[in-house]
Amino acid sequence: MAASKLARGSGVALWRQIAAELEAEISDRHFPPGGRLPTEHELAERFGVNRHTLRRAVAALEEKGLVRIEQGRGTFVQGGTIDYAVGKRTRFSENIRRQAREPSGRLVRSGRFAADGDVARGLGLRRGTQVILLETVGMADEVPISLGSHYFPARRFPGLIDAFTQTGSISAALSEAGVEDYWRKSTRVTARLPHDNETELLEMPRTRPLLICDSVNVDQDGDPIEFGRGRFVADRVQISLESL
Amino acid sequence: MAASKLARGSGVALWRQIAAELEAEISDRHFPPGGRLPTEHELAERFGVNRHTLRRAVAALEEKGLVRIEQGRGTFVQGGTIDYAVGKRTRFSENIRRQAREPSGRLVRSGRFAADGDVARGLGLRRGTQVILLETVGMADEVPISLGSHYFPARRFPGLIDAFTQTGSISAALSEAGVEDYWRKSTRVTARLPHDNETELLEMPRTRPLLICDSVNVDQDGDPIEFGRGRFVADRVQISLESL
DNA sequence: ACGTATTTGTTCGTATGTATC
DNA sequence: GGATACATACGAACAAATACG
Repeated sequence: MAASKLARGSGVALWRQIAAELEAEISDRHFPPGGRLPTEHELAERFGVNRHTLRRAVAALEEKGLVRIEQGRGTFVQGGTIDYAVGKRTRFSENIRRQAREPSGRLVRSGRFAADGDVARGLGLRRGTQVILLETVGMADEVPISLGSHYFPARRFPGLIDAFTQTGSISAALSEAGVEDYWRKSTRVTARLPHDNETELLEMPRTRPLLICDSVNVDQDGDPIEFGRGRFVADRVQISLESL
Repeated sequence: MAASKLARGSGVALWRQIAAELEAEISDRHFPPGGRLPTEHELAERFGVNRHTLRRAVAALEEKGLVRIEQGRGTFVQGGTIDYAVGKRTRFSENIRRQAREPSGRLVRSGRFAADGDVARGLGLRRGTQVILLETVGMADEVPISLGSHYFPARRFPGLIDAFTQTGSISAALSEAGVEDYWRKSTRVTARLPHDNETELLEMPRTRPLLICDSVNVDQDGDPIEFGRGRFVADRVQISLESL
């Protein structure tokens, strides 16, 4: 790896360049999660800068929550990203627990709306048809992972919001409405930068990308019962499509 | 075009009326997908409002995903994005042609390297084992879509680079090496911002995210023959996992 | 490598209308 | 009516990213 990607006097402070490079290497898993970074001395030598300069870069990474600094021990790459398995049957809690993390969630919005573009298309409804929205933030070990918007045909699930607030679970609420089982019909993945309200709810920097995962769930008869749009903090989760 | 469709003091905020008008014109293809909207200054003048008011309208369109705003460049109509279908058998050219676009590609790098982290893990090799790398830029209608790094075990495919430069196709090159068919065993999707060389090769802004798609392909016996890392420009493509 | 023009992004301040208590 | 909060709209200036010669 070239040690001298640094552009001195380029208008970008050296520590910013170093921080960006280190961040990229962490994101690349060149420095794996949980692992220790080289010592400050080693890194300073590699980049050809003073240790003060390097410390400024690492401090920036710590502020972003990418690394954890322990005096006398070293600098460690923060929390392994979650491997979120998307399959025919995808449940948030199971997924998080499989990663040996503690799942939790909270409802941030709910209500009845008129379906438009993607929602109407996903559920196979005409634009303007009423749908129920449940919007939740999913967390692992109290760290926000995802913001999920779940849309259901209002005609078929009139009491869904109450059922959800009582059970705290979407699958349980659907079960009360007579849907024993359901599975994923299609999945579409994109990426974009977060909006302001998303950065707040997900406690993330404005500069880091989101992974958007749209899905349609159908019941036993193949009728669409849910259109879901999950927004995952790309730095904290990766989506895995193992053996669908 | 009527400049004064705006009804001031009608109970509907000006910015909402402007957003609706612009949305109609986008849907009309008056502003075609991929094209640039007039500047904020021009639009503000056309509607006879302050730039703030216009910006509020355009922000609403961005939130809906109809346009994409790039500082210093302009506002671009979103859409015409490629739906890249990932399945058991995923071939770039077929995928692009299915979208009624003309696929092309070029080799940007190739060589022999020692496998490290993800590559070694994906191919089930020990770290340090030699692998062949083929790195290509994939384009649709001459617009760069993806940057793909394809790693193969060097021991099994010693002449792969020559075969590829002759045929220009990975599947054809593998076929020459005796691999009749192969399919995808696993897929992992993440997102991050691009590195500098990626922005150059993909002709994209530094501020827009990449969709990273890691995959492992296996042959008839289930042996890994390729580890691939595709980097897709998130604004130009979405990944679809229909009916795996 | 550098300056200039263009375009979007941000932050002041000010004023007005509307809904609520 | 009065007080308050909030969304809307306008104006000016500057910051930041980009494009171009």
